[in-house]
Amino acid sequence: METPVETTRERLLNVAEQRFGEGGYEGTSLRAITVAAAANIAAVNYHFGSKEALLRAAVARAMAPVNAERRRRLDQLEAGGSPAPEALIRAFVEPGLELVLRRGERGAVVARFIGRIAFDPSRRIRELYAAESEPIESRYLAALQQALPQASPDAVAFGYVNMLGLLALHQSQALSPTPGAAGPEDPGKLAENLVTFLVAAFDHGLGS
Amino acid sequence: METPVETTRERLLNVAEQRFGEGGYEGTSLRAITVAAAANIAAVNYHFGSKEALLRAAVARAMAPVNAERRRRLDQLEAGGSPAPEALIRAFVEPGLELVLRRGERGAVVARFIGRIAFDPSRRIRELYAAESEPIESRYLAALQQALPQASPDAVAFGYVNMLGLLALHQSQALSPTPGAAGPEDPGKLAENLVTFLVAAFDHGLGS
DNA sequence: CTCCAGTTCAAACGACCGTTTGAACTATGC
DNA sequence: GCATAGTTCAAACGGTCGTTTGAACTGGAG
Repeated sequence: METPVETTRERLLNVAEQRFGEGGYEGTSLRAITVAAAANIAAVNYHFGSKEALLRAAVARAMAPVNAERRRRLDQLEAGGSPAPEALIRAFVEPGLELVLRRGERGAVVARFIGRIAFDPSRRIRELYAAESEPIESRYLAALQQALPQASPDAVAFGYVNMLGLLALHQSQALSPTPGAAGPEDPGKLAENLVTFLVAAFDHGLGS
Repeated sequence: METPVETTRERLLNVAEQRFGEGGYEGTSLRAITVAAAANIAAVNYHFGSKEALLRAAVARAMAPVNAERRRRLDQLEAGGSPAPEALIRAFVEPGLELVLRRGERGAVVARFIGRIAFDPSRRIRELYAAESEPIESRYLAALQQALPQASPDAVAFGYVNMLGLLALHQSQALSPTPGAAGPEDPGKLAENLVTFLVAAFDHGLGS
């Protein structure tokens, strides 16, 4: 194959999702990004317009495949009748952990980036994440409600928020102060543990 | 009572935990804090030494009563034999939500501050939170392990981390993009829902 | 070759950052 | 009264921030 040289724009996006994922939006300067990307500072404003626009582009690029896979699984599940809670939880959690963690080093970077943005201190930035996943959110809520008819809408929403939160938490790797100590070495194990944890909580922990 | 005028030091701590809780550490400037506290910028370095030292003092002051209450409950539980998982979960979650949310406006500010610091993008700042709650962490882990003898140590640690994460998440109010829409109006209700959720996950979701 | 749109570049812009300085104010003990 | 320790103050320090500028380079089209 001919050498697929990364464009400046791609290098900026790659470095941005790595640095933003490590230090957060406010804690990462454009100069740090452009130096690591071997690009000029002005390139950010040329290709994206502003620092926040660069973040927006990085968020969109990182989340697109994850949400596409979620949509695909949800379509498939709904085509086959009424899915069980576990199937829905898998369809949400696994794309966020596996699809992204199985891609080696780069996948882990993307996962951390997504998880970090979802809980950024700034509300405006958190809303970038929320806006990106909003379209399928209502579909998931409706499907979960149907799978858990005994639970109130508030309870279902509570469970969904907890699922989203725990997923982003493990994606961001903000837990385990000693790196590599508390987290399982195998991303697949982590996904399995998290699904089991959430399924139990949904099945028995939403109040009757 | 004679007017309990707040000292400059107290006003700085109060405003700091409010602003740091809203915008995060990097996103909040000392000038914004000192203006809101009606204090001079130099007062921060006079009373605390640096911006990070101010944060450290605010974290210590905010978490002290929460962790003290946790210690007290844990002592009481262990004095009465082998506590059930639910009792341990309550002893951890309720001080973080109720003890702090029942104090009206200021309590909510403290809760958000704690929750935000626990997930700050910067590792050094997250460790301020971790260091503050580390002393009782091992006690909780041991007690949980004893209450759940069928679960592996890794599984117990996994559950503990999830409990800590979900608590901080609800404390920080980072969820529910539409403020006041998704969260229950009654903090007590939230604590009850979260305990139920976690108890179910611990009892049925840690792998046999 | 000329032209030109696309891209990169060094350099500078004003604004804001955390921190420091040294003088001025305050209250208490002598 | 005076001295003194504690506290507050306006002002400035050097540095970094995101952004902008205008010229220089690039490669293909006419």
